[in-house]
Amino acid sequence: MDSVDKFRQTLKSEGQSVTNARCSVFEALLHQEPLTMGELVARCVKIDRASVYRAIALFEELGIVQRLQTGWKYKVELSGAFHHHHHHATCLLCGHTAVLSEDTTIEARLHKLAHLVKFKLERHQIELQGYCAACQELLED
Amino acid sequence: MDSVDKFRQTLKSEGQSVTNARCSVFEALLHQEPLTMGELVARCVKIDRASVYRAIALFEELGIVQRLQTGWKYKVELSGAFHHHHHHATCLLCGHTAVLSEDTTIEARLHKLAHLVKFKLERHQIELQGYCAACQELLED
DNA sequence: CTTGGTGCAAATCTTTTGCACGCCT
DNA sequence: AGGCGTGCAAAAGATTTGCACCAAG
Repeated sequence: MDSVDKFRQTLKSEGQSVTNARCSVFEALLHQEPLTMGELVARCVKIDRASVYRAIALFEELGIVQRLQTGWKYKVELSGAFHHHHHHATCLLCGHTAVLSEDTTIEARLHKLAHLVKFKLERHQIELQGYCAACQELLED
Repeated sequence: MDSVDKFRQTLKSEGQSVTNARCSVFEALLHQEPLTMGELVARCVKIDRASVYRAIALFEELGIVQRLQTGWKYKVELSGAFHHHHHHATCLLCGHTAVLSEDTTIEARLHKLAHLVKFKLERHQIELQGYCAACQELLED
C-alpha cells in the first residue's frame, strides 16, 4: 500500500472526508523536507490559505503530520507512519535542515530519563542548531 | 555575584547599554518558568511591546536567553549562565513540565551526530511529550 | 439529500520598522 | 555632547473565523 492509499485510509477510518484540498496538502508534503506554513501554502496553488491551515490542524490531530521547531518558526512534515522517525539539524544562518542518522542509543536514553520523572513517553523531538558546512566557510571570511 | 549583576556585566562587556527597559525584561524572566512573548509583554507593563521584542533579540544574541518549544509556540527563558542547561518533558494532558536530569551521554552523542552532517553544533533542545504520573492514572479510568 | 468542507473576506494576533525624542556613557 | 535605545504608530506577516455555497458519502 503506498503512502497516498494509507493516507486516504487513515482519513476514512477516522470518519473524515477525503477531499481534494486535503489530498493536495498531503501531496505537497510527500517526499519533501519539512516546510513552513508559508512554503506549504505556496505549493498548494489552488487551495485556499485557510484550508491549508485547517488541513494541517486535522492532520496533526490524526497523527499524519508533526510540527517541528526550527529556531523561531515551526515547520511541518509527514510523521511516523508516512515518514521514518528522525531528527534534524537546522543551520542558524541559511536555515537549511539536515536529517540526522538514526541513533538508538539516544532513544533508549530518553526513555530512561522520562521514566525517572515518571513520564510515559509518547513522542519526542530533538532539535540541533548550528552552522552547516557552507555557512561555516562563509563565517571564516 | 547575583544574577542581576551578572546580567549588567554581560551587557557592559558587550558594549551594550544597561537600560531601564532591558532590566525590566530581564527581571520579568527571573525565577520564572519559560514565558511566551505574549506573557512576557504582559509582565513588562511599562515597557513597549517593540522594546520587549528588541530586548529579547539582543539577549538571545548575547546568550542571555534561549527560546524553547513547548507544544506549538515557543517560549523564552534565561539560559546557560543564568539558568542551568536542561531539558523538559511536557504532559500532553495537563501541560505540566518536568525538568529532566542531566545526561552527558546524550549531549556527547548529539555532537557526534551533528558532526556526521558536517554541522558545527551551537545549541540543541530536546522536547519530550507524554503523560505524567497523575495523568496516567486518569487515563486508566 | 444533507452534512461537512471550502473559498473568500475580514478580523485577530504576532512581530517588525521608521521616525522623532530622550536617556546612558 | 553624541549616539544608542525607546515609545509610538503603522506596516507586514501569520493565523483564525463567519458565512454562503459546493461536494463527498
